[in-house]
Amino acid sequence: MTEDLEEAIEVLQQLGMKEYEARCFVGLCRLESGTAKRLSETTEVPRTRVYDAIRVLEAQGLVEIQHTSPQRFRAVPLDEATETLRHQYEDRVERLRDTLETIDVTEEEGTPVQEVWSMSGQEGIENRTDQLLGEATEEIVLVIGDESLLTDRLIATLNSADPGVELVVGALTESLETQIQSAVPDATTFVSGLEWLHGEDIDEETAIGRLVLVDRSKILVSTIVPDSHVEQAIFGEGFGNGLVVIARRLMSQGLIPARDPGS
Amino acid sequence: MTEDLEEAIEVLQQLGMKEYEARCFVGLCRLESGTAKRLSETTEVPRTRVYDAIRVLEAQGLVEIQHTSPQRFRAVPLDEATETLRHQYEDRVERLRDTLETIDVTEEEGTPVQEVWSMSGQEGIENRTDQLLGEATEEIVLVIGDESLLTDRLIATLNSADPGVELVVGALTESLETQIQSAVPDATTFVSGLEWLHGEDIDEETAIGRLVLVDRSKILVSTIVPDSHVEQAIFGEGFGNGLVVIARRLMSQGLIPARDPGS
DNA sequence: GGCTAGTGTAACTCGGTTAATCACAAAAAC
DNA sequence: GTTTTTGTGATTAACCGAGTTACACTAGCC
Repeated sequence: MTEDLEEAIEVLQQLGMKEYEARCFVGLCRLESGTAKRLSETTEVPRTRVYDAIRVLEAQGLVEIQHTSPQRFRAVPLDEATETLRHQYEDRVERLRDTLETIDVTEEEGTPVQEVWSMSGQEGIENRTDQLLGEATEEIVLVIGDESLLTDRLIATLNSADPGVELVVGALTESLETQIQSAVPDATTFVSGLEWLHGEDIDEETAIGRLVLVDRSKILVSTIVPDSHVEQAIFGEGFGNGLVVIARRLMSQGLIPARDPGS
Repeated sequence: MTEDLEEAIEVLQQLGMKEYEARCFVGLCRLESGTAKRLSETTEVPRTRVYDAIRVLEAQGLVEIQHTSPQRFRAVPLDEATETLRHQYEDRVERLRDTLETIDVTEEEGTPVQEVWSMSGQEGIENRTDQLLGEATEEIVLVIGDESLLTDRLIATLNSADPGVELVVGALTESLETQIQSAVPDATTFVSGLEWLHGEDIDEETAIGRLVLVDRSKILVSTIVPDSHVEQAIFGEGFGNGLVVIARRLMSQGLIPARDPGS
């Protein structure tokens, strides 16, 4: 109950509100309409500061004020509120894109050949995976180590791949393989021989997340830290890249059963 | 040039980044790849703090790290970045919606009959206008006082109104009326007799924004503060509402040429 | 090896913002 | 006319982020 309220307050703060503003807004959402006194009682916000908070919310179109005495406040309907917030952020992201688009690349500096990059965060890694798969022209080898990574988005991307691209998808478990087989009928599926990447052998705290190999020249490997559930990835590009070389070697040993390039 | 950069930095901060994070990200966007030293030079961020900022960005999937010595950083492609940010906010708004949906209304307390609410902010007022227009069952009277308010969204809403609803749209100028006439063919348009609401007569600092009257029982009037360009609105509901009564009186005096209810 | 410049971490200071409290005038309620 | 409630403004305290410094460590270079 109350924890739901706290949850909402927290999210609102992530969206940029101050604590008092968030508390007041949530308070109003369950009050239909109220005075500063009442709000103060239900939200733990000092009465004298309710007014400031409300004014800010009003300026954003999230709260309405009735200028009587005492003043009454009420929250805009939830649909309107979410719509307003959404717009606000759409606009900002759009503005960002526009300005950054015009200045991109002011560049120089030679880059080393052996590039291995790392990134974390499920969101970003999924984006990158998506992009990689879209770039494939010949072959996609994909191993999925955690059920949670088989998202609708991933499935959609796989199914929209160029039919000329060889699709090989592995899973760590049979049940996952079955799921994949039915979700992506064009794919050749298998149960990975990569169990050694999982659990005690290497690092008891780390589980394989995904392994993406595109056209044998770009690779992304991610792991998932079990308790924090944080996904971390490393990413390499280029035929001569060390990481990529290792991946090819794995294939040649049959751990990743990829097709012959000539086929 | 540099002001574009500042713009981008500002927007990123509005999206929740700290100053250093924003500066570093923008710096990387025009650098293809760089070390802490170089970043520090181009972004004015103290070198020793670049690392912290980058780590945060990396955790969000906006930056990649090459763990060499010295480390190299690079920004994710712009498309990926905006996609990530967008998702982040979609998720938050969605979570907010979900939690608030479950707790809405914990209510009591009688509300006075004469309700007049006020709100500000173009965004929120536009949402409210939209909703009001959607609720119409008989008649919509709309007066638009500023060209900037004739948005695509408003036009779309007007055109999607139930054909049984009488649509009367006024404008403060003839040129605006012409625009409306062509954008919303079903509407009866006119040039408003409300010039007295504009300029010196009432308040030299205030210009009429929009006037929305739905089914003769709900009204919204907004004004635009000329220099700050802030829109403020008052909003009343109920047939007996004082504000609504005034609006009806205006109509009866021919200032708002509405049709006879029986027609 | 030993030296120097450069790299990465961690601690600390300072300043501004925000949460929280208080004082007070104006307005309602009784 | 007295007392409570209401709204504004100022003040204090706690916190967080910007900016700085100290230092251990690495990598190249005599």
